[in-house]
Amino acid sequence: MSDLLDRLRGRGWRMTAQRRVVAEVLDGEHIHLTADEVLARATARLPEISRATVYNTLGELVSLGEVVEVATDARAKRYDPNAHRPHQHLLCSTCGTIRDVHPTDDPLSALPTHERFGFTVLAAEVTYRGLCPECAAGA
Amino acid sequence: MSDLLDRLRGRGWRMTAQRRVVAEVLDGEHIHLTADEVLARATARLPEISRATVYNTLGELVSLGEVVEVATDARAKRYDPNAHRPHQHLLCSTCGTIRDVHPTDDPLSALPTHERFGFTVLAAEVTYRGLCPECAAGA
DNA sequence: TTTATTGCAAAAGATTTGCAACAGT
DNA sequence: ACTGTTGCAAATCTTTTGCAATAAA
Repeated sequence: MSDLLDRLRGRGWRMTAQRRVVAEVLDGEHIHLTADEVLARATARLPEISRATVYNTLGELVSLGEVVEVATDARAKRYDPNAHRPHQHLLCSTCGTIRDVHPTDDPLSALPTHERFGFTVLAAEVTYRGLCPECAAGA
Repeated sequence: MSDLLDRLRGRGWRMTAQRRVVAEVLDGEHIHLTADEVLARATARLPEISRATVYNTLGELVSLGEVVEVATDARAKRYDPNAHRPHQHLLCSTCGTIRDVHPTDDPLSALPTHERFGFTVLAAEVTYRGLCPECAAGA
């Protein structure tokens, strides 16, 4: 069930235990982990993995376009393994939970040419902010 | 010409030289500065201002809803003084320039109820990514 | 064997904090 | 005067880097 690993092997990515574990951690749960959370989960499987390697590997997956960096208001970036399927994010302002969503309209089409200031616009990224059911209930 | 300062005074915000200078710096240019850039500009006007005070003040303006924090991929957050007028951002992937834009459709309406996962969705924030004319030209 | 990857530890960058001195109201 | 704000310096958190040891191909 590891699409990501297969794709990486197919691209001739040099495989090591550390890289495999990082890829597995990301691919396993479709949530958006911070580097620190990836390290924690990776360490559970491979105790000798180092923080620097986690950062190296995440950076590489981002360069390869297999993982997307998500900047939120919190200090740490989150890593989204769902780079192959276009989607947007729904973010809870209170607890920071992120869910993937798929809006009906293409946001790119909502930005008229005369508003593009000569930019070559490549992508649009939407973050919906609000309260998840638990936080809204005052959990 | 300082809307922001007037609004703050109107809200009974305790005014100090430091706070005034930070508000003036933000209000003056409608670009999106980092805390460090705000400090530099503030220092030019008031040499004895400290970094901590700039952070304190920015944090307060954010709490008051007068300034919006913008998280980009870069490490440092940027501060957007244009909180009163709804708008979205156009970001250059290469040099980090940000411009305010006003798309034609309300992005909120593009997220159907069945995709909201029970969230109370309060706002939608769109970042258009691309290359500004200079970076596209290979400047 | 060859070359890229790893781990360590230190460095760097951004932001926060504790606390005594200080300045608005 | 009272209370909130400031400056300083140290602390914290996240991420990056240099380099020798190591492991994949």
